[in-house]
Amino acid sequence: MRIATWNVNSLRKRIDRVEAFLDRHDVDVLAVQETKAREEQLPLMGLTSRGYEVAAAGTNQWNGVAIISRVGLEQVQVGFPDQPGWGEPAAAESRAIGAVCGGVRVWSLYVPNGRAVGDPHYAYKLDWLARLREAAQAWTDGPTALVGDFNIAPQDDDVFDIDAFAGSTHVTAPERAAFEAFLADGYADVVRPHTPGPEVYTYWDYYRQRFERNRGMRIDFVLGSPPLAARVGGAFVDREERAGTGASDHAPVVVDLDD
DNA sequence: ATGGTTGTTTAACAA
Repeated sequence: MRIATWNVNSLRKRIDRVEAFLDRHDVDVLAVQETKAREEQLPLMGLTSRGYEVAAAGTNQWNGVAIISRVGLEQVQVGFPDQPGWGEPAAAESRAIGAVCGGVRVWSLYVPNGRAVGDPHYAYKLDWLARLREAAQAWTDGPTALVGDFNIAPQDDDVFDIDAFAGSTHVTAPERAAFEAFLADGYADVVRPHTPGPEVYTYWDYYRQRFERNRGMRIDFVLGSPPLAARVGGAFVDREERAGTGASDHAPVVVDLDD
């Protein structure tokens, strides 16, 4: 089974690329982030004609997550208990959706950006991550994949110039500690072993030809519970998807699971 | 160099 995660930066704007990506790599489950669409706005025809089901969450122009699966889409859950806003109307704008696809519990996550250290959104980001961790601790016994845009660069080599990020979000100690907490609980970054070395990024800002100069960040991850990690046979970043006009600012990350 | 680009609810915006 092949699963993937991709911050598409608008599913409506990117639907042709999404369909081409699914075809090109024969993807079974695709978790997408920043769909920027209400559920009724989703372009589904090309997906359903390919045999995919779609479950989506999120209603505003910035967030929004979805799971696109052709191996089943069961036990769909929007958000997780104790998430800020859980049970409130705001939960409809959740940045998390989970489902069981082909026997694997997949969570498509869009971790809050944080905006700036000291901003209320930064505190919200850390709180959100703590709530996710709490919930995710209950999912380690089965095959679980926490995938998506974490908006955290865990290591200095995960940004193009660590000195340029002094005082910025994505690289602060509390954010990195929040990321490491998932690893401490038994989740593994299943992509890094297959994509070694520095300058392996998943995101390049649209500004200033950052992609062409490979000035990027590694902030999109697939974290696997022990039973899932044991099945990973390979992984790659589809860097070419970021090239050319009409690309998202993120590249897809693809992981292969043994049956 | 506080710039630059892209998205959508086109903004005293968010990423």
